[in-house]
Amino acid sequence: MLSTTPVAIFWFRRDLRLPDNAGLYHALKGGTPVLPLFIFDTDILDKLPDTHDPRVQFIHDTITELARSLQQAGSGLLVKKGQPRAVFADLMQNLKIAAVYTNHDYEPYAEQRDTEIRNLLAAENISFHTFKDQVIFEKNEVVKPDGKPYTVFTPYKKRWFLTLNNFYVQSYPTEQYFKNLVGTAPFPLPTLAEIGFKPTSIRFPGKIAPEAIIKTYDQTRDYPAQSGTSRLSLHLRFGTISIRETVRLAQRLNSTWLNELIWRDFYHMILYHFPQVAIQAFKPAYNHIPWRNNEDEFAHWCAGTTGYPLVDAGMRELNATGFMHNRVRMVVASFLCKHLLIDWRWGEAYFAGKLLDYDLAANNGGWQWAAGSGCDAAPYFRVFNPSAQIQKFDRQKLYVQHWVPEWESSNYNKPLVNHELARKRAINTYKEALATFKNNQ
DNA sequence: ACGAATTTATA
DNA sequence: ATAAATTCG
Repeated sequence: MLSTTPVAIFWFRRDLRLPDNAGLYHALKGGTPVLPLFIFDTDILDKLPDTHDPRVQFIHDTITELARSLQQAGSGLLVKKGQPRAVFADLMQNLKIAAVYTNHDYEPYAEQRDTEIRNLLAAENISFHTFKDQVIFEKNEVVKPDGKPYTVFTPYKKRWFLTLNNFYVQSYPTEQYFKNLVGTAPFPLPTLAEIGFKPTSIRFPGKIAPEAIIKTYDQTRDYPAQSGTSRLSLHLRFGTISIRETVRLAQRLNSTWLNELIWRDFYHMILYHFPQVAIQAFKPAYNHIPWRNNEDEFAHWCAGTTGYPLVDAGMRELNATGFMHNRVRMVVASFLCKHLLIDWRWGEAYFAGKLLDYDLAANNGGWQWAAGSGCDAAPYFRVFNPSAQIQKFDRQKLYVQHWVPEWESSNYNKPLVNHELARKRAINTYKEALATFKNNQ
């Protein structure tokens, strides 16, 4: 039956929800019955080294839930595995596709993938409709008066607020149009094993942030031993919550937290306009830092055995849970780049492999900030002192004690490097590299 | 074109 | 007190 009725496909990617989904809303209003689709993209999955990757399990759990919700609406979720090009080529053979709808994804791989799909569809005169959904403002919606993108956060934020009105944070009421979904019996779902992955014991944070936590976010966010952050990053990453709903919550409850969401918009905008940041320093001079890149020291950093309790606590939290408190992310990142003089891209890649909430735009922005190489980065001579950070943000050592219980005992590692020497080495190395770069210009 | 301003710090 | 380069209006 599906093969003869024209359908419009809605393609889920990092927007794994039915409510307040911009692309889905437009698909449902498009006049053709909508067939929801999810693809386990082997171009992405084949690069994941660990078959226990909890993020694949999260996606699998989530699409199982999506399929159930769609079934309740009399429809279903078509789930495929393969390269998107091949999947669409196959669907075009077997279905009468009138149009394909999806939401924007700004990562370089995604941009390229979507261009290919657009061309593939265009060859058969199938339209490809794409929408902003992941962010409040995208691309050129918030730019300087001369039309160029901002590269500094504060003026960007000012313009962001000037541009904002209620329209941009309103929900898309998809549920009013579920009758426009394709009527179908449920489709079979592949198991996690059939996708090639195994379950993990990691627990995922819920998608409801208690109002009390958001309300006091500005006072508690810096203390890693407290539950002072929203823990919504995973859900923003996969679109299991809507950014518009999140921003409305922030407007109501806490402006500091709203700032963080604007940082998210900012880094997505930066990645869109400057895709080279994914592989290079935003500031060219910083491509010439002579990194030491000592592999043994890197291994200690990864394992959380540097002898610096806060650094080790953070890395152990990451390894055990797929999460790290943001304050500690800054500390471990600064330590890797400055104290150990290891290329920020090594750290970025390690985070990419471990963080449940891994997002290219935000992770890259954070690492380049710590390394000093990014737009609006911390100055290179600002070297976090891991001990002073404990005094400021974990004075009672609750966080450190939890993750590094042996930190006071004689079993604990000697510091991998001396703080004062490493600090001076970092500042001198940066200073010289930047001076050399300047002289060669 | 010049002056003001600049995420999370350290000594 | 300090570091300091760059952006933006």
